[in-house]
Amino acid sequence: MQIDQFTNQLRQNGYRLTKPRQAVLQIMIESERALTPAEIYQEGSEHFRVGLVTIYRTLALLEQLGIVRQVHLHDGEHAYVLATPGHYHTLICNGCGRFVEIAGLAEMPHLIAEVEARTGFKVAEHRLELYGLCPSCQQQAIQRQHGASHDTT
Amino acid sequence: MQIDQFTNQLRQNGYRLTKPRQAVLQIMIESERALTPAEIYQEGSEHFRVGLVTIYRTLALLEQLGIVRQVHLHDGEHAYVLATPGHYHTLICNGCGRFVEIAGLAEMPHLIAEVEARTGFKVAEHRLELYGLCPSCQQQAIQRQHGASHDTT
DNA sequence: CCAATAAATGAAACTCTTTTTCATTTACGT
DNA sequence: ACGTAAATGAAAAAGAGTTTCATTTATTGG
Repeated sequence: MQIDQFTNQLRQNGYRLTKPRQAVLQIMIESERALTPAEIYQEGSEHFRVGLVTIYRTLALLEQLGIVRQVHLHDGEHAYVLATPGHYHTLICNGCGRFVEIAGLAEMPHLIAEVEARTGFKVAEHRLELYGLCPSCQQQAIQRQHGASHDTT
Repeated sequence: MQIDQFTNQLRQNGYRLTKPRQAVLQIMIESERALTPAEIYQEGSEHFRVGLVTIYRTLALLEQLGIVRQVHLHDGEHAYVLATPGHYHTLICNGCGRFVEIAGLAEMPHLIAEVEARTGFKVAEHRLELYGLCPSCQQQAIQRQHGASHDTT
């Protein structure tokens, strides 16, 4: 994943290329997971001085430019992922928070067509979020069952 | 929609049948829309003295009993709807905010099976939210195009 | 390279939703 | 009706996100 394409996009839209913006982009690019503003703030703070407000503002800007996408976590908190154009299907691991963008769900257009036919709605946009356990967290769940049957926490 | 089936469910699970609980149930039953705790609080306050905390606690209890379901609004706020067992698909009108619960999406199990096969995830739960315009708001949008072409707001 | 300046930042204060604490009230079996 | 545990309401606190404003910084032109 190239940071240059995103920094160019900023410049072309008349925005300045600042240290916080570069840092947020870099962190998002390197992340395997959806990150909350607080997590990005923590990560960024380890390398240079930055305010949480700036993280929020930067994420809002990047979302507006279509570079990142907001996802809703269970408690209503927001997290952000790099936007994969056209893919609004997210698979989120309840164990470790890792996410996968799912491409090419062939059934989706049929499903939407059926809903439109049945309800008369005109569907403009959809969000599909699937929650479950990733392969590695499934393993850990099994191991925990065996080794810690006395632990009732 | 009968309130008795829900009050019975409370009693059968060892919970007391209090005025706030009855009121929240009644408000949920009568509502055409997803309601936020604040909205339920406001509605309830018009009829008797109740604390917002109690609304939160009652909704948490009703959700745990499977009587209501939490939906995430765009700004991260939570709203609640009466649970339609097994239906976690919501169709929301961008125009008027009305929602429809969609039953029997036959494609969904296939879709989930495909995702599991492709990713190795075990999907426990899903949320499908479709956004668009309901028939009546589509009409209004068309009328606005005709009658107000000079209005650039 | 340096100065001017408009954009961007950080700190603090604030708003709003949700949770916790705890003393008071209420539902319900006896 | 009484006693008791459950439930409630008020207040305070916790947490996410936003607003304000003085300071800093990226960029443009000399």
